[in-house]
Amino acid sequence: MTYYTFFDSPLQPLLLTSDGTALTGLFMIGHTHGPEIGADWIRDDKAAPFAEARQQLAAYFAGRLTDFDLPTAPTGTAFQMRVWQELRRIPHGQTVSYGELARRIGSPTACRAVGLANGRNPLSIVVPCHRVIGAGGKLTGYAGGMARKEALLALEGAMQAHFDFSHKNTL
Amino acid sequence: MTYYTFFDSPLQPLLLTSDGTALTGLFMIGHTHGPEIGADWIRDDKAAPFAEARQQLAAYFAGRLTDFDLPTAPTGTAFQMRVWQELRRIPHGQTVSYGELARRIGSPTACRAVGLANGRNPLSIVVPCHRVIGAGGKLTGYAGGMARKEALLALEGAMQAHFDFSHKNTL
DNA sequence: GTATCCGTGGCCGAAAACGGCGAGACAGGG
DNA sequence: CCCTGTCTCGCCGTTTTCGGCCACGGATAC
Repeated sequence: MTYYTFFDSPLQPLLLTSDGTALTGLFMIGHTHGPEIGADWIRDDKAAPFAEARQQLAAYFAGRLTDFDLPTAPTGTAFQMRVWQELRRIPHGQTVSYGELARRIGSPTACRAVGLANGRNPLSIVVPCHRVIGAGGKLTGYAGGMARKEALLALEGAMQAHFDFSHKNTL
Repeated sequence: MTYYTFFDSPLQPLLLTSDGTALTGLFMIGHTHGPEIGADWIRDDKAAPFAEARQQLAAYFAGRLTDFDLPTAPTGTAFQMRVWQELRRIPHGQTVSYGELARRIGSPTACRAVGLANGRNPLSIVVPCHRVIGAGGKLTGYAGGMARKEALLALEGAMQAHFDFSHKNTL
């Protein structure tokens, strides 16, 4: 059974889904490849682990939390799981290129496939796919929209570094 | 988790699989589309419902049992489930044509698809796919081999009828 | 620098191939 | 004539194959 609720964030409402125990999805308004709310889904603002998720999300947006600690249960292909698992090892405030991530999971030439898997990440923010950017420093894309990716990186203080870097290069 | 065991039958050993509660598979040696014994499978001769299955199979081969009564849990597509369910309604000792079965499930022109679904039946003997024969009376095929299909029908006394019919025609 | 052009790997949807059929048409053999 | 055996063709769910799609990155050309 799938339960869902909404969380009001600075990036507009977020859709959270759960299997009753662990978080299975976190999507934004207009999320590419986002799910349709199924007829058999149940709206339940109090299902586990929504309370915990709310608390941590609030702390995250307030800049007081850098690492999520939630029961999660994303589903995907073996390759996608490898990518998503590696994503969680990127620290708050840091960025990595698609190619580098591909290398880290042992498929050095699969940078493009990594981008694809990144786009299918069902747990936005919690699994920080927004911390992956092009090798040239461009943000390149985000399922929740480029503006939100930029906002998240700014919140984490990663954009600052990027801007500094750009300036240094253009000077 | 998948548990499995073997049962020594007159048709050579049978492979039985279970999910710990219900019977999920019953395959023969050389079964087309039969499963490989997975590395994560557990050999457990005493898992449920193997004891019950053994008893009923023994009685069946001894001619003392005509209807199986076991917890079963086959998995397949919606269409396959419809076919397999209908198969169980064919009485011991009787035969039906593929086309007739197609008609019974409400897809009168899907006789060929029925044959396909028949071949994928994971519960040989218990779900009596061997009772389906060609409209012309030919046995046409069996995942466990034609010889075994013939043997099963003979055991049930269905072959006798077929032979009688043939003789009448040739006399 | 910046613009273009490929090689790349996994995923997905479309299309084609594949059977455990059956009815009809036809050719032979009693 | 009656019956059989063969052949052809339409049938339909499933499986497999194939071609395109991309949140890339390096090489090349200005």
